[in-house]
Amino acid sequence: MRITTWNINSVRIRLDLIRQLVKQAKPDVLCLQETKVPNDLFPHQAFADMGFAHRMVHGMKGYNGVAILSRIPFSGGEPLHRCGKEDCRHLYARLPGGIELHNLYIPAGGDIPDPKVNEKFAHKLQFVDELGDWFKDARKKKQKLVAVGDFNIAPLETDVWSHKQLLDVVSHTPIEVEKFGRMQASLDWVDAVRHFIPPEEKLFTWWSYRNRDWKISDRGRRLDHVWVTPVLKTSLRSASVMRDARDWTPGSDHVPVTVEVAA
DNA sequence: ATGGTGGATGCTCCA
Repeated sequence: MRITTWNINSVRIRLDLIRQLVKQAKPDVLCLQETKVPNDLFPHQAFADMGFAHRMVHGMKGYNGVAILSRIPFSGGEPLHRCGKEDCRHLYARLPGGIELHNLYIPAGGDIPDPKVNEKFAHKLQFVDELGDWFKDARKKKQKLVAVGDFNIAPLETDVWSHKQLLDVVSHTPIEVEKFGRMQASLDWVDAVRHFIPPEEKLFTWWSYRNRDWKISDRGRRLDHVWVTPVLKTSLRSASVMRDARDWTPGSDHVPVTVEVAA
């Protein structure tokens, strides 16, 4: 089973790019974040035409939004709400073989890395805390779980273009990395991408729109992740980051990440 | 230190 995650930054203006992704990566299940569309306006027919007969969407007007599109039948979990908000950031599905797939869009956290003056950063930290607690309380590490999405945190030094220059930049601050680690420890989550691509190697999934030439400056960060619980570790078959997609137009600032799990 | 771009929305917010 091939699972692809992509922060699409508006699903409606990037349907052609999604068709290209589907052609090249051939995902069985596609998880999108930042769909930026309410459920009643989601382009269901386009995804049905691509072969995704099974769809679960959780969106709102203008912001956020997650969707699970699948060739394989699944039974629905429900949208989950965190931090007392209904802001469309967590959706999960139960796939055949007893695998439960979580699609996550963790808050970006604004610009100032201080929860006392920046409530978006406070929200992000609380969200990661809550999510880790929820995994620990509501699920077990012996369950077959996959968690994918835009986590908006780059944990390793090699997950950013300059560790030193990003220590004060939201996404790579020590407090975020620590909370990321605690969330990862909640179920002993395995980083499925680093399972195949060594942690010594620089690896990014996002490049800002604000760099004129993303490829030359290569100031990227690895914000998008795929995790599996320990029972699925031996089922992992491959992982890849579709770096070329950053050049597609009109492109997202994130690129797709695909993991193959024997199932 | 600053501003750079892009999407949705509607005279601005979010990333």
